Amino acid sequence: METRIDRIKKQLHAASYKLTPQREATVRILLNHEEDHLSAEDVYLLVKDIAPEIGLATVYRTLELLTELKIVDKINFGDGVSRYDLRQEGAAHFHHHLVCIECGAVDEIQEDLLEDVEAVVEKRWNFQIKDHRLTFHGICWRCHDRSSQDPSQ
Amino acid sequence: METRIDRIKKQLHAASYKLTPQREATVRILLNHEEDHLSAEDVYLLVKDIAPEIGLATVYRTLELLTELKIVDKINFGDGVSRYDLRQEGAAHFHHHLVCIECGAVDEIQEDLLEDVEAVVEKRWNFQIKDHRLTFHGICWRCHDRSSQDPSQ
DNA sequence: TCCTTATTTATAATCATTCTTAATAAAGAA
DNA sequence: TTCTTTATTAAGAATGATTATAAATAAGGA
Ligand SMILES: [Mn+2]
Ligand SMILES: [Mn+2]
Ligand SMILES: [Zn+2]
Ligand SMILES: [Zn+2]
Repeated sequence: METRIDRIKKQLHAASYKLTPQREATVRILLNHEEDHLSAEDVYLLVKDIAPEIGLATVYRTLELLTELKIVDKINFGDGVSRYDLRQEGAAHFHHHLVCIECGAVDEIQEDLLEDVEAVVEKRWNFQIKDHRLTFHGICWRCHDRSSQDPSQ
Repeated sequence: METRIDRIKKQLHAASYKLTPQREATVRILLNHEEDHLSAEDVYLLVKDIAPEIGLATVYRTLELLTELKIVDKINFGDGVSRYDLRQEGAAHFHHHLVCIECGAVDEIQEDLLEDVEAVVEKRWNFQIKDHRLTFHGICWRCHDRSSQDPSQ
C-alpha cells in the first residue's frame, strides 16, 4: 500500500525536490499532529525528538517548500506566529476554522460551505478565486456548555 | 453636524479614554486612507506629516486601542505585517477582501454574503459567532483584462 | 497649589523569520 | 572510481516588526 509519505515524496520529486531525512522527519511530525495548528517553533521542538541534529532554519525552509507545493497551508490567527496545517488529501479547498475567544481552542470545518458565496463573488466582482481563508471568532460549544452549567453565571 | 471624529471621540470617552492630539492625528490618517490597508509603519510615516513629534510606539498603542474598541480591524494578509482597516460605521460585520495573486491589489467586499453560512455554522457546530475573517485569493478583474488583451499570451 | 493618574517619547529588548557562509550530501560524467 | 556540479543543511548572524521600560509631560481633581 502506498502511504501518505510516499505520495508526498512523489509530489516533491514531481517538482524536482528530494525528500531528505530532515524533510521526511518534518512531514512525519505534521502527519502525527494533523489536528493541531503548529507554529514553526512547535514543529522544530517536536522534530528534534526524532531528528535531534536538525536546525530551525531547515524547518522553516521545509515548511516554506511544503507551502509552495500546497501540501500544507500557512495560516495566521492573529497571534504573532504563522501556523502550518496539512491539507486534506484531494481537498480542492482549504478548510475553515472556528477560533474560540474564551478558551482559545481552534476547531475545523472540513465542509466547503462557500460554493454559493464564491459563485457570487466570481460573477459580481469578476474575480477568479484560487483559494480562500475563512475564520470565525466566537464562543465554542465547550465554553457554551460551561457557562450554562455554571451557577455563578 | 457631528463628524466621524466626534463619534470616535465619544466611543473613546465611553471607555474612559481621551482623544489626545496624537490619537486624533492617527485617526485622521486612517479616515483619509479608508480604501487602503496601512501597516503601523505606513500610518507612522503619514501621521508624521501632520504631527511630526509623534513616536512609533504611540502609533502602535493607538492602533491597538482602536482595535480593542472595534473602531479598526487588524488584518494580516500573510506578508510579515499587520494592517489596520477602519470599520464601516454601524457595520455589524467585518468586510471581506479579494487579494490578487498577480498584482497584489486588495479589493473590498462590503456586502455580508455570509448570513446563510453563519446560520449553518451556529447550528451545526453550536458555535456562537462574534466576528469573521474572509479573504479570497485569486486573479482580479484588472489582471484578467490585461491577460485577455495581451497578444503575447 | 499639590497629588495622582494617564499618556507620550525615546530607546532598549524581544521574538519570529530570513539571510549568509561554510560544510556536507547527492548525482552525473568520465 | 575520481572529478565536478548542484542541492541541501547547520550554525549563527542579521533583519524587521512589535512590545516593554523608564523618564518626562500633560491633565484633572482636591
Ligand atoms: Mn486546520
Ligand atoms: Mn479592507
Ligand atoms: Zn471555548
Ligand atoms: Zn491583479
